[in-house]
Amino acid sequence: MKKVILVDGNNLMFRSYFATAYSGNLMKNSKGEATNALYGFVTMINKIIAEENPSYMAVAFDIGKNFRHEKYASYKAGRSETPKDLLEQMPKARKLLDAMGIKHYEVENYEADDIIGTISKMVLKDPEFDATIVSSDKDLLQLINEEVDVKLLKTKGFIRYNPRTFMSDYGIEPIRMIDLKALMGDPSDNVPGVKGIGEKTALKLLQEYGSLENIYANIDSIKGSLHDKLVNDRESAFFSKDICTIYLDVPLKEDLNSMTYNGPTEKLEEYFEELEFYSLLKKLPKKEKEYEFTFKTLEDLKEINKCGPVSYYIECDNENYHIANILGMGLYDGHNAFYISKDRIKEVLDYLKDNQKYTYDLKKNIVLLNDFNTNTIFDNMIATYLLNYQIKDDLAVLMNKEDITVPFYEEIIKDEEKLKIGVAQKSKYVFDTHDKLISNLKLEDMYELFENTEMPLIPVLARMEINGIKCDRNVLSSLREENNQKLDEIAKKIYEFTGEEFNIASPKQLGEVLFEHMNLPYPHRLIAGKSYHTDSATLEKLIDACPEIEYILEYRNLSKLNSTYLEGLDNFIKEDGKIHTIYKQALTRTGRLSSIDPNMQNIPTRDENGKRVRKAFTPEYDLFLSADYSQIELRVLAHISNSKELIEAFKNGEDIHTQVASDIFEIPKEEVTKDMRRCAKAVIFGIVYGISGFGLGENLHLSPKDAKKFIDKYLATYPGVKEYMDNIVSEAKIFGSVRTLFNRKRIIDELNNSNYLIRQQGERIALNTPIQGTSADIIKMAMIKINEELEKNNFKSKMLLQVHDELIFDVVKEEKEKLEELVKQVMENIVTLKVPLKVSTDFGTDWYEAK
DNA sequence: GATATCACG
DNA sequence: ACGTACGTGATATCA
Repeated sequence: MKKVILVDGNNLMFRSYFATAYSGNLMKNSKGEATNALYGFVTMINKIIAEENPSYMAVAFDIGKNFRHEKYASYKAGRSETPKDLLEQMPKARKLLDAMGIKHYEVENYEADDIIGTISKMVLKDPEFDATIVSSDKDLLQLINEEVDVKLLKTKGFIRYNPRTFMSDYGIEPIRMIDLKALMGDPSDNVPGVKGIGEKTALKLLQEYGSLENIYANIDSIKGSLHDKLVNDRESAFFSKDICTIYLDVPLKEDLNSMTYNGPTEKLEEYFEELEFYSLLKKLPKKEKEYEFTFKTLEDLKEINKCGPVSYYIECDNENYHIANILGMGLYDGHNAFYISKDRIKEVLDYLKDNQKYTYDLKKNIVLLNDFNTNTIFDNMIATYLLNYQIKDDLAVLMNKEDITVPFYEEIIKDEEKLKIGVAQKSKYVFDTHDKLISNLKLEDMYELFENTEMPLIPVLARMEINGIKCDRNVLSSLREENNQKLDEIAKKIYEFTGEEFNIASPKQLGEVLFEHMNLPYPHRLIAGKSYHTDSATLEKLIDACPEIEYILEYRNLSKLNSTYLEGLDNFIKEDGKIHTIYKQALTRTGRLSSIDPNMQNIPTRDENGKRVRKAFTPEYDLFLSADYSQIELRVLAHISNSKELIEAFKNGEDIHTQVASDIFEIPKEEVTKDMRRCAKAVIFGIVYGISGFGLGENLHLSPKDAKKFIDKYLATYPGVKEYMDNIVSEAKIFGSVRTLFNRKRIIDELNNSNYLIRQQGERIALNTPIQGTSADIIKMAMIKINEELEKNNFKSKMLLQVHDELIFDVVKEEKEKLEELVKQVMENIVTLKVPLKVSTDFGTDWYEAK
């Protein structure tokens, strides 16, 4: 038996367009052409091929208007215009299919449905063939018969309908799908149907009378308002039936045997490259690619031109450079590109020690070489980051986007020839882009930030990473033991009260147990096709109805602690008994650092039990010093909003939250209760994030209305803040970007998104980024200065960690007071704002104690 | 690989 | 009527 897969091309394109169009920015290639629908289209087609393994396949498309439009002026009227971004992708879908070796058809005056219908009629006549139709459009279900089934795509997965499964779901024959739509109508196609009849009633009628014609033949046996509705819209019903009937005799020249599918053609690779579908490209069966680039493997040092700056690029064999081995280096001297084998790198760098150098990811290179004196003055990664490029770890991604063919990391690590070309070519790229990037930084007023903050920060971070922090395995494992015992007990209690054993860590299973088996009231709106939320905020709402829910919360809490921290951290302890994190300096959109492998910026502290993890971290010398900015973001807000009232509040108030509570509740500070303070604190935080009444309400367990009152009161009390919020948003809309106090720029594409929710998110980003980003700038500057002072004054004590507004030091006890004073002094005075910066410090013999 | 959850500032 | 607080990273589950 031969099987042909029939795909509704328009349907697939629409689906994949809208699946991603709402989620954020449209996927585009570097020419600015939208490619999101095409990407999804290919993914879906690939999935169909993988699942069905077809030898025959055809994709049908609509083309312009069709006979239905001629016949009925109102057909598909009122349907909103197909987005231009999508329309432009339609012809490319045809081209893609050609390259993929898949036949596709479009026939003037007919819709894709009609073409599919016509082919399925051929299938029915041909005893050799079967067909499967793929679409998410229920209209096609009318084509189901013994030879033809439909794979109906859903948001998640699909349902396969044949005559029997259709009958058991709908209780009518597939061909009655037409009658069904004739009765219930379809607003999206402007099919009127019978007013007041929906799916339920329509199905009941068809189950009883079989067909539309038969319903009207027996119209007198139908009573009441239903009778009247049917009579009133009789004409509309038959009209609808006609319009919904798929035409089965489209003049199509091809026969079934011409719809063969034999896999992709050679052109596909080229076309994927044009569309910049690199991830799809990787999945294609490999054809060896020619990389042409002229370089030389260095023999004699004298071959290198020493007269000017040089650039280098080092490749290593692991993404975590702390445990990686160097594979080789590329060098470009302004004239020639060289490959330098790993054994000669030191020699070459030594030979070039007086030359200024450029590279990509300097911090990585410092760590790999364990050399702080490379005289590297330019980091391409940092420059492109500041200029809002979309960067990846692998420089090859950016280069290929700029039409420079260079092997990707995955190819480089397993092929020495590619390694040589790759590093040589990358080193030249770094050199070639230097002037342009520097001049762009200057044009964008970010050269200062680059030169005086980001570049000098690199070796400071490298020191912290290389130094690492001691972590005691025994502390971790004894806590783990303790937790494991508790987890066993709690699991038993959970199985007891739910009455069944299941995987508590599976949100899907947990949701079913709670909301289906136990019938607890689900506190959210049920969204079809989506699973239940079982996050802690949701579960807490159930505690009144079922106090044992506490066990689940505790189970979650402990298993998180075990997997992420007690076990997770242990895996990162190196032979020296220390953990060496990696700070990503070119990742966040606000200018903050992030920390990975492991993340040292999210070690538990809010939860008392979780906080005990910190006992495992101990100083190499005598003590830890923790120094943290108190309310730095609010102070920054006070400064950049220039809000008189907020500035005043900071100057007066010992405790800003109490101060604000007293202002918004209009009572003396002495009368502020804990609850009021908590409330004020939540309002203040919310403001910084671009709050809504709803959001604050959720947070404070208040009604959105009451929460809104607090916000309004706050903004009335602090009009300067309100003014800032309005100003920064309109400024962002004009420029498409916002800046921090130190000129760090963030481009906010979200403000131009066609989706309202995303534009709103853009406004919140505009509001928050200058605040979060300025705070990040400040602590970066402080770190550089502190490091300078530590070196200048020969401190033995070291800076170990940064956690956004907090620095952790390993302290020699003799230096205790001097260090505390230095750190506090530098942090508080690194910049002068309209409000004072305040730093609080604490010492401890482990990280738990120091805070 | 995507999604849900939860840890931090 | 809609959906609803910024910025991160790690883990387990499941398709």
